[in-house]
Amino acid sequence: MTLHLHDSAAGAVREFAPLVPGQVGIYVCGATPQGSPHLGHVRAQVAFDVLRRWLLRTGHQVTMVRNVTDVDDKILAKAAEAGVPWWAHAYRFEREFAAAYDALGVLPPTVEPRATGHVPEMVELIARLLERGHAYAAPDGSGDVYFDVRSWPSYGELTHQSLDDMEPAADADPRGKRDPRDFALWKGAKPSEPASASWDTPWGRGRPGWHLECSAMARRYLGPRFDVHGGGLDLRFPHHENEQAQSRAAGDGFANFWLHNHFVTMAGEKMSKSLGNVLGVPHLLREHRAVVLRYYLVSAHYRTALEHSATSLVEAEAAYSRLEGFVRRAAERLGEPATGAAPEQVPDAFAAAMDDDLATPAALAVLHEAVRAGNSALAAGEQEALRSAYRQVRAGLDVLGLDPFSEPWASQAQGSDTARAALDVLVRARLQDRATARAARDFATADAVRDALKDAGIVIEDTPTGARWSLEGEQ
RNA sequence: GGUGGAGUGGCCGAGAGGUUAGGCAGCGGCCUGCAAAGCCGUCCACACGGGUUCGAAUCCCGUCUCCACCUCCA
Repeated sequence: MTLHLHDSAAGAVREFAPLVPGQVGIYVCGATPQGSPHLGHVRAQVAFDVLRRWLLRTGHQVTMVRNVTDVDDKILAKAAEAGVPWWAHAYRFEREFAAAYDALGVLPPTVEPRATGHVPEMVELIARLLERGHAYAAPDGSGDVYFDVRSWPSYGELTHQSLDDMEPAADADPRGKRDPRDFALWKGAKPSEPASASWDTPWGRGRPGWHLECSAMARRYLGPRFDVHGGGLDLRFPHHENEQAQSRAAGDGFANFWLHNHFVTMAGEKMSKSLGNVLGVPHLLREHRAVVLRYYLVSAHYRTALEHSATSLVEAEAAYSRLEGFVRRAAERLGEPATGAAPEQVPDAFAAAMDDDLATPAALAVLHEAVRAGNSALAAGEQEALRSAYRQVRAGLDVLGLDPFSEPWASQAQGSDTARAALDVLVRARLQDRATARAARDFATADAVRDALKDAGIVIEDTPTGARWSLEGEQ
């Protein structure tokens, strides 16, 4: 089987084939840094990171473009509220988003372009649209330039809507639109807005409309036609619909596949600021390991809503610890180092699941089954079966970005090597005392050692090959 | 009004005509000096009402409920 992906435009799962064999261009909508990232934001990036990792593992070269929309209405509004320059506000949160993505093990994009750095590309795109008769400068002198939806018969094709059935946009300020559904390509500067938030164009000073930057930047880095455009389900309309309309109307083929991830929900409802049910990533990372957050996000299919409750992450911790614990115990038994590149050969069933529109829940089920077999092999002392399970599990986890021996998790788990080594000497001495006591059937002393270590956050497990220790919450 | 999606065991979450999804929690057992970890077993559900079928969570009809987008949104 080859990779099949659900294409929102087609409304169906299609066989995926790169436009250029072996090379895949992906554009993912990144942050509009107006505030802190929440779990939903990172869900999207983790989902497309898994796609990227699977493509890499199956021999593709991937160009991953993730934009930062660093100027928009909300950024200007929030910055004004906070009394800081809009660019300082945007950059502050851009860094928070980057930190959240890094923490969750999302591979850095190939390039991360900012809207503000691509005004010339936008101007060029607007010029093409004007030339082709799909855009017009507002006649009211506002400096706005609009996309003319009536001039583009396929408008609505991405979301399968017809213009006439859409609710007329309750736009507070139509500012000279021909049709209420026309959207701004360029927004003329307003006196109330900072001068630093506008750029010169042939149509006057102003700033980008919301959708324009993605079309301009996708073309700049991926060309007029590219493989995959991804983003959250809520971006389908109007954002993605408008991107596609303006790019195609300008003569670009644009995205071959549209992928949309579903939301993280709480009590069935989308996590969103307006509902006040957001879980901030920085906050969550104080309570849970990042790798557990990632496991949790990968445990549901990217196209279904992921319900979050108070126990979700506790359960994810238990589930991930089972996988991680096996990998560590197996490595110890096999004499494998706790670092280094993961094996590449994933189980066939795992590959089949991934090829089936990135069916991560099924893929994880394969790994859990391999862990069970591996644990049995561990107990039975079957080296070859153990080695096989170990390799399968690590290879699979690596595709999901969850291999405990790969970065960023490997170095996090180990802490400082020198401190760890020192601790190891001390703990081993205590374990030796315990072993002596146990041999003498002095269980009171033996248990006292274990309890003392436990109080210090060091967990002792007896195995057929002797006691092993680990730090709490790390397996 | 338009478009799309969902209701699965205590919880999360797959599946999409017959075969164990998987995980978490619970319970019983094995292992262990006791633990921990692990293994085995158990619980074994598909919103509701009809229908098709030898057989339906999966197909059809109807009903109810919920969610998302159409305004900013991952």
